[in-house]
Amino acid sequence: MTAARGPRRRAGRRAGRRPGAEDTRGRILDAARAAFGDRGFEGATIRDMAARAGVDAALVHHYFGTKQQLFVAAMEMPVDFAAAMPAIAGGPADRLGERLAAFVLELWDRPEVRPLLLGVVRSASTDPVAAAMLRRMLAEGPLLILATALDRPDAALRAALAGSQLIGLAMARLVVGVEPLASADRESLARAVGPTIQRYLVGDLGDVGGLGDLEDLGDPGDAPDLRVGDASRR
Amino acid sequence: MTAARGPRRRAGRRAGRRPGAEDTRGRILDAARAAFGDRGFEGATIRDMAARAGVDAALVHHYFGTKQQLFVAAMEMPVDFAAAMPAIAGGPADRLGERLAAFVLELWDRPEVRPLLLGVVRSASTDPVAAAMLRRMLAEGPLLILATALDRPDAALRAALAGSQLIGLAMARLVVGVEPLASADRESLARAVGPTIQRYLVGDLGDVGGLGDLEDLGDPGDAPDLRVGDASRR
DNA sequence: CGTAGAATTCATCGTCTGATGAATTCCCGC
DNA sequence: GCGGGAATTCATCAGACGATGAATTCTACG
Repeated sequence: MTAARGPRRRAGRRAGRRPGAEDTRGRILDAARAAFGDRGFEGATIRDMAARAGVDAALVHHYFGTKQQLFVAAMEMPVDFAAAMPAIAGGPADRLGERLAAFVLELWDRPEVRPLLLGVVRSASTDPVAAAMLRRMLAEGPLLILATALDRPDAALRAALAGSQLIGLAMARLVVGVEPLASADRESLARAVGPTIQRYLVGDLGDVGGLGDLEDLGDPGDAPDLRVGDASRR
Repeated sequence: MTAARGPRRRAGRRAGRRPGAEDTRGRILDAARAAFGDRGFEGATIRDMAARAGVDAALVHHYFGTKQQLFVAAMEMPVDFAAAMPAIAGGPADRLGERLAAFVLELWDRPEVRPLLLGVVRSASTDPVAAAMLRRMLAEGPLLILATALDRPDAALRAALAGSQLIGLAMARLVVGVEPLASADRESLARAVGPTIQRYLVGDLGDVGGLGDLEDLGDPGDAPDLRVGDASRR
């Protein structure tokens, strides 16, 4: 009962490759998303993710290298915005903001999206890589595409303003849990927030002096051939 | 060169009380604010704050106890909102939102306020105590007072909505650094965001079905004697 | 002068963290 | 049936981190 077994061995599952094929890599990714979503980049620990996935911590590194690389891998957005664009851009033009808000709110409630959103937002406060992700989501993502397609001046500013309202909503509703926003239903919220997005995207922003100098982001001809409401391409 | 000096001694400044009176406590608080503002609650380290204040790490604990207590002590807001309220509430009623936005934006630029804001916002993503602070700032702070004083239904919802836009602005402009918001001047931003706040506070929120059930927060008679635009009391 | 108490530092402790390298076991192609 | 490569775990390392308790020095009060 003492020792002296040929190979070294201790407790729990013994070393070596496990039988069967149980998509361990995917389970680790899911665990990582959950952990990053719960505690942010710094707060989440690799040991905890490994435990959630029922796996040794070293395996996490084996698959994904460093923690930062794992974060990038885990936070890759599985959302095809281009596919949703027509449904948003179509319909009465004066309620575009409301449709966008409703779309985003529904997106956030999807179980495969929420951890990603929470992970990125929670981490963006302290981790530069996550901050860059969030910045890109706002400054180059679907909001800018939409704002650009609407063909009004100051597209970048409009996208950023709309984005700021959406980040704020995510923070208040999902991260910090401000009532009554946290327990409000999506439809009511979309009606309340919609006009804000609407105005940011197509409305009057006041005398935009000193703001409008958008230094031609990207060359013209970059995305301008996007026809909003047309799903037939791509 | 070995040892055997009477009292133990090593390097740097020797132990014992320092002469003179140089408000060490205050320097530690400032260092803590800077550190929390830069890296959030989890990211900031007591050793770093001590170094910034030119002081041993144990002294920080001596003065403030645990890290969490230090955080609470450091993030205490030195802003008298009640004093600023009349200037915001006074003036043309249809630009109340813009004045509030301008006030807040100016507040955030004050060197004694910015680290506090950044500290709370950065930490709220992961630390429950900080989250509670932020929640209270939004759900019980000046926004609610103002919304309540305006005497429209759904005051709590209105305050929370306005708060969400302001958090989002802080995140985008100060934390994540989304352009062109980050380098925009305050006046233009206030003009762009003002109407949003305005509508949230006094405008039409759409058919607020299922949202308006604000369960009488606080008893009536709590703050209702606040006369907006009247600075003469208190 | 002398002493109590406050301010300050020193020296650790225990714990957790990300990361690495070697060992072990399974699967698949030959 | 055997051998190489992939999957998995074990055992550690080195570096932080928060916290604590004792030692030292200064100030203030008697």
